[in-house]
Amino acid sequence: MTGLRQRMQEIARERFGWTALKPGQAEAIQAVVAGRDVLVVMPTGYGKSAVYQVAAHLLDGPTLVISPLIALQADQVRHLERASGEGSAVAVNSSHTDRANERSWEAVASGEAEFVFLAPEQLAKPEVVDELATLGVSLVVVDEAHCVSSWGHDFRPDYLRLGAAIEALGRPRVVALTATGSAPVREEIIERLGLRDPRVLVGGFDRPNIHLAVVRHEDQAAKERAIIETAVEAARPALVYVATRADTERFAERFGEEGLRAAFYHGGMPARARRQVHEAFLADEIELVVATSAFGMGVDKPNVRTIVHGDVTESIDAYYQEVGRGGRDGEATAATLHYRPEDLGLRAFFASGRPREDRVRAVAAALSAGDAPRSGRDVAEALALPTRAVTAILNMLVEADAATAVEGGVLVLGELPGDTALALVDEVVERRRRIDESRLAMIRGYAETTRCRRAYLLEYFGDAVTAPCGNCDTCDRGSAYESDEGGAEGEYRLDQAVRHREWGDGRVMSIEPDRITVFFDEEGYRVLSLAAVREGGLLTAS
DNA sequence: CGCTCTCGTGCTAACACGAGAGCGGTGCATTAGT
Repeated sequence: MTGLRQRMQEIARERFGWTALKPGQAEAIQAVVAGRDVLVVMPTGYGKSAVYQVAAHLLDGPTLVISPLIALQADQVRHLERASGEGSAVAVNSSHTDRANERSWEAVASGEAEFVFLAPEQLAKPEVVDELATLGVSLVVVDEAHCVSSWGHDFRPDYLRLGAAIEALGRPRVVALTATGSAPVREEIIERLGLRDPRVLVGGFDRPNIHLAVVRHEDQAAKERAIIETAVEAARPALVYVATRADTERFAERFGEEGLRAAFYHGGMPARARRQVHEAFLADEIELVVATSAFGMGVDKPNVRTIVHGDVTESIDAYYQEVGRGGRDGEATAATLHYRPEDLGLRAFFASGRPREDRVRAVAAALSAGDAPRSGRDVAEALALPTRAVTAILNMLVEADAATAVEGGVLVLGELPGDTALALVDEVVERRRRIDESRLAMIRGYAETTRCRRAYLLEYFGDAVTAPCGNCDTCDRGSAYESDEGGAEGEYRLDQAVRHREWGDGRVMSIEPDRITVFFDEEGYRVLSLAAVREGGLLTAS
């Protein structure tokens, strides 16, 4: 073991110039080299990438890295080429010509390239999976693994097929990396990727240098004035998150009138303009960016002093990730959420998504016709429907246990009449809707709590918190100290498996003096009054 | 779900008001056409 530790440190030092590996990193690398699957949940900037970069050099065979954004892949390739030499990493995607992509595959085959970066959509192509299978991939890395949970369901359905693709590669060891993730998100990552008894390393959720605050508003105009005031007075560089593209442009213009060097950023802009804003922000040429959630992954800037939210996010997971882009240098930073209960409506709208009835029937009919596995692409082509829509339906049928994902596509188990398929899909949609709604209820709870905000957040992520933090608005006002004593510890504990008479199996997520929060597999987050629980005997340990 | 915009109504006309429609995020890959 000491031999391995030494080799790890040597590689870290010689190739990447790191003087020492941190505790979590070393453990994760050891587990990977020993052949285990690993899930690493650590903040950006902690050095998650070191885990696979060092491990890759200790294993024979190329390393496949699944990465969600082409722009991010380009950054990672550049970074690796600086450490391990030009040509040591390649990315295959639609931003390159066919010829360039062919050359990249040749570089992997010849051993010149150790790392190949792909988006999940690439793995939906059988020829890509075949190519990888012949190359003898020794390690699969899923970067930004929370995307499996947040994007997989209908936005980028190929995320949910990664487990089957990994299986088709002969099941090499897998490392999943993410900077965020409540316990249910972690469980979903493990399940969807098919990780086998993974080593789970979690570290460093608390960001004590970030001051947390929520300002509640009754009307839209007052909220807008407050957003502008907060950002104008705040320390910069600053990030202002809003929900819509139009708002990014509107606010950026207002900040310009206030004399700030401000820019807007959203997914509808041309790639070149996005890159320019991103680079100018990193170089401190722009002091304030107003953005939708598109501005995020790949933004690694140490000195962001202020994060303002003009609208609530869809979940606490998303909120904390955006807040976490501030204060990476450890210096004092402020995060303020401007909250109106009405804003939850927009998020609820974004969450909904039900496939069209005729498409579900068409897909079911196509599947019943044959017994060979069918891929989303095949079925989509045969029915002249969008591949994304078909893949989303297939994923739902798998989730409903009416089908199973295998190499080459999806296999239907037994007969699948249109009515049955429709009912199953409806059930899945309803379950997802309940869970999305409950996630929204948790961010509402954060906005409306009188307890310590940090305690609320950290408990959501599964950390037991003993005292108010002293660096949030409820602590400043004192309300955090009033309600934070006593509690139901002893009766229930965090992460305990419980069973509810009506809602089935769940896990205890937080414990307060008069209530507990449980995440139920079928219902999502539910807050239960302890008095009612005791009186009705609603919960039993399971 | 909630905001904003448009249009019709009322009926002396001008403007005020209500109903209804439309819109809202995240990115991969692929393809048609300059």
